[in-house]
Amino acid sequence: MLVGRRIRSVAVQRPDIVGCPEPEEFSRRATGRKVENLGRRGKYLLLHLDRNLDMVFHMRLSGHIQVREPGEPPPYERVRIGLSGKRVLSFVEPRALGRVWLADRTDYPDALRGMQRMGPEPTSPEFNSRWLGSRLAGRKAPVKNLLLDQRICCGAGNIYTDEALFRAGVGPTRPGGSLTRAEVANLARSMKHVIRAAIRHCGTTLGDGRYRRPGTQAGSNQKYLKVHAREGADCPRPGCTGTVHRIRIGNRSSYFCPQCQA
DNA sequence: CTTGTGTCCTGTAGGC
DNA sequence: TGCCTACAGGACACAA
Repeated sequence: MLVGRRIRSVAVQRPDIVGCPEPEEFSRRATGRKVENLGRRGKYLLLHLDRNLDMVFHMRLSGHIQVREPGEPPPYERVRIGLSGKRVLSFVEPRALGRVWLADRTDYPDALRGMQRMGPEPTSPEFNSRWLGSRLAGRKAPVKNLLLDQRICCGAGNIYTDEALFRAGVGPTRPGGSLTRAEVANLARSMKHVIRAAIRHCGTTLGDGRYRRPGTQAGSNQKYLKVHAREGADCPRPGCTGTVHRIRIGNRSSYFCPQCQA
C-alpha cells in the first residue's frame, strides 16, 4: 500500500502537528522521496524513505493514518501526503496531540529522544523478568506508572498495563520495588501475552471509536478486555466474587479487581 | 535521579 | 436546549 510509492506533495493543515523540522522544510525535504520500508518502535510508526530519511508518526490519543484515493479529505485531516500511483496518505488527528517528524536516520533530533530511550519491545526475548526486575528494583512509584514508562515497557499504554496487572494478579498501586521475584516474572509474562494478543486483534477500539488501525477499520481487542473500562462489572476471573474498581493513579484511570489483585 | 502535577488539544457524555 | 464539569488510547516540561 505504501512501500515503493514516491511522495509527490505534502500539505500541512495544522502546523503544530509537525514536530520538526519546521513545516516548510518538512514538506520540502519529504517531497520527492520514496517509501522504501515500514517500521514500528513502541508506539511510533516509521516510514523509511530513501536518502536515509525517516518519517516518524505518533498517534497519541486519537490519531490514525489512512491511505486513500484522492478526493474529499476525511474530517480532522492534519497532514496530507500525495503519493505516486494515485494515493493519498492522511494523518488524521482530532485532538491534534499526535506528531510527525522527519529525521535523518543516522542523526535523530532531540525531539525524538523519547523514542531513542525506549526499552526492549515486550514481545522480544530481551523483555523478561530480569529486565523488568532491574527496572522496578528500588522504585516507590506505583507499578502501574512504571509500566507506562516507555523506557521500561515500550508500547504499553493505559489499557494494556491494566490488563497485564490483572492477568498477573498484581495491584496497580503497589510500589514497583515491592514486587516479589515471582510477581515480576508473572508480570513480564503477562505483558508479553497482552501485547501479543492486542497485536493479533489489530488493536483496541474503545468508546467513540476514534482509534483506527490503518485503513480506518476498527480493531477487535476491546472484546477481550478483562478489566479496562469495565468499572462495576463482575470480576471475570472464574470463582471470584469481586467487582472491577476504578481509581485515579497519576491523573489517569486504573481498573482492577481488589479481590484478585494484591 | 525519582516523584508528582500541570499542560497540550478537541470532542463527548452526563448532571443540573 | 444550554451550560458546566469530568474524562479520554500519551508524552513531556517542570518543580520539589
